[in-house]
Amino acid sequence: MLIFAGSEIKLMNLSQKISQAVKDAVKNIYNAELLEVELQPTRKDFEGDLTVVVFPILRVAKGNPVIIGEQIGEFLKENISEISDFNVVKGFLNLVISDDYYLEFFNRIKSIENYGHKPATGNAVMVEYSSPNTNKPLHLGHVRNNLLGYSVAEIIKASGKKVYKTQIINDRGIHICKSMLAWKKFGANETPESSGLKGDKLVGNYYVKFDKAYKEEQSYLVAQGKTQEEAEKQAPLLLEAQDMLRKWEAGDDEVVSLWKMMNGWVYEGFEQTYKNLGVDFDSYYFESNTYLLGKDNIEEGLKKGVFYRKEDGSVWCDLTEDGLDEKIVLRSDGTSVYMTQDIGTAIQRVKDHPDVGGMIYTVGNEQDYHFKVLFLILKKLGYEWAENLYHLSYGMVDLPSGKMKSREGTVVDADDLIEEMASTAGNIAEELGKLDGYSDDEKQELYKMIGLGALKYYILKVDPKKRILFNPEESVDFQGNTGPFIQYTYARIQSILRKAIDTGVPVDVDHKELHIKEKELIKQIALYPETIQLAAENQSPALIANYTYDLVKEFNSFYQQVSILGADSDSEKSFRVALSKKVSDVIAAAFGLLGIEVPERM
RNA sequence: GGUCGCGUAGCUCAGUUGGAUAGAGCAUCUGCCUUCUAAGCAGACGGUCACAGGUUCGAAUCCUGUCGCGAUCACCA
Repeated sequence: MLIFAGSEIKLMNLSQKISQAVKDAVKNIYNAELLEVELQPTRKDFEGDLTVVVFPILRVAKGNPVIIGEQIGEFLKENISEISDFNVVKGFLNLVISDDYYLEFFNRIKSIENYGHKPATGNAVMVEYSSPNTNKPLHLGHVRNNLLGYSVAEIIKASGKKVYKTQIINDRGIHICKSMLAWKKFGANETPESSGLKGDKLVGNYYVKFDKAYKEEQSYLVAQGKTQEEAEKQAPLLLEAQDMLRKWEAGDDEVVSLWKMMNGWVYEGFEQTYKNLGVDFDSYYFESNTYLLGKDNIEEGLKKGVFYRKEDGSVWCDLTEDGLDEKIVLRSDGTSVYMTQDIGTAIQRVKDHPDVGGMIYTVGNEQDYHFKVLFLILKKLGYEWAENLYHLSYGMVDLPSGKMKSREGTVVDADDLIEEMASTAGNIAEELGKLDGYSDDEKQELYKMIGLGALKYYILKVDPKKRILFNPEESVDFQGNTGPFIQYTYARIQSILRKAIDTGVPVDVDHKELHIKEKELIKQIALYPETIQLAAENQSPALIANYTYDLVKEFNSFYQQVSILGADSDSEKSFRVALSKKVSDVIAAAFGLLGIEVPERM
């Protein structure tokens, strides 16, 4: 059974209480009506916890901001018991909140297990991510996609919504025919078993082989006097691949069974990578099943007048009134395009999951326009849930050499990357040598946890919409604002908690006064629930990452300044252990939202 | 060319609805392990928030323009 916190409500209550009191003060002292109160956390360099900005008040109460601040401060101190003191700097009224308030808050939330996480209410949200092609292995770009999608799904879940994770696998089309053809021609029946290669890697190799042979054919044709463009279109290998695609669409037994076999290899490989990455899905949609969907919806839209048919038979949607162009939704030969399929798939998904009230598509920002159009069309078709469609648009991951190109072999392979991170983590750990008593297996598992933590944090701490420059040479840091730093702090706290249990710590001893660092920690803990809501609204794991980093920095500073187990009194010791425990709980929960595990030791 | 996004310290990034002296990490330098894990802490150095105007008591944040980088503008996906 889950118990949930009312912390943000309580804090909000205080904020609201103060806001109301400021309005009352303005009314009492200046006989003026103040509509909005500007309340913000006090900056670190000043004394206080909450700050009322006086400037906006000058609009209704003319006068010197410092004097007005003083007067309002007096009023607040007298009328609100939680305010123990105040000071005015320029136009800023800094309020000091009493230790009692924070202690009471902490006592209330300290044993709440899912503190900050809310139970699901209302409609469900479907989050689509990953969505790979089946002709090549996953690379760093997919890694960002997977980490983002998974994390955003977890964050939304924690914010109080049911979530379905899904993907659409692009398992049909010319790209996979290219790999199939190359395997048929040059493969000599090579299989994952015979070669020892991961299935997706094996298929990817043939995609590269196809491209190589195709380029050779082009050069030959150009030497024969063709233009490059002609050569690209007329190369026998391409014609053969296109022929294969036609056969696939016609249901040709041989082609279909080859397709099934090779895709099967790829899925096994993908599953392994997903498992390594620690991501999962509730459902899978396959393009081979959905690519014909959508045509009926087009017919429907034609009747409604959302679409119109041109003389050649092609069907379009006129979006010029919305500032966009005309968009084709059905070819003149009646076949569907990408857009048709996406319309159909969206509708199908809601049919399959009737409680879904909105969807999030985790797709790179190169498809911004596509999704703008898709969402608009679905709205025009009149679906209620179309109001709640979001494109989680993220920036590309570039290398110092520029874009990653799988055909040119300039990609950073996902599996290799994970392995490298783990081995780097291992090297560092060996050097530090703190793992006495761990078996080799335990060590390997830990290295992987740390390596992945470094990688995931590195990618997720950046605002999704920004592009990432990834330098494989410099690798990813393990110090400072990093995943391992946060994991390390968690492990440190666990060590303290183990010792606390061994030595015995008094529980529930009344504690009265707060060290400044303790207060700062409680304030940071109090921010967790609203941070989740903010991250969910903005679909940004970066907000969770930054929050956790701030919490951890605060804790390490506390750890350095005061002794926890060596505290002077029982009440201090008990309180500090409980506080440390809560910090580590929040670290673990927050990292859980990022898909990062935390270690007992490191 | 049209549209969209981005531009903050040498590098990688934060910066809530406009609010105080723009913050972290890395790198460089200085201190701190006989006391709970030094993957740590404390500090120094480092900025014309791309540029120019405008709105405002107040702008990195909002508006306009310029420059730079990227994406996109297919009967491809």
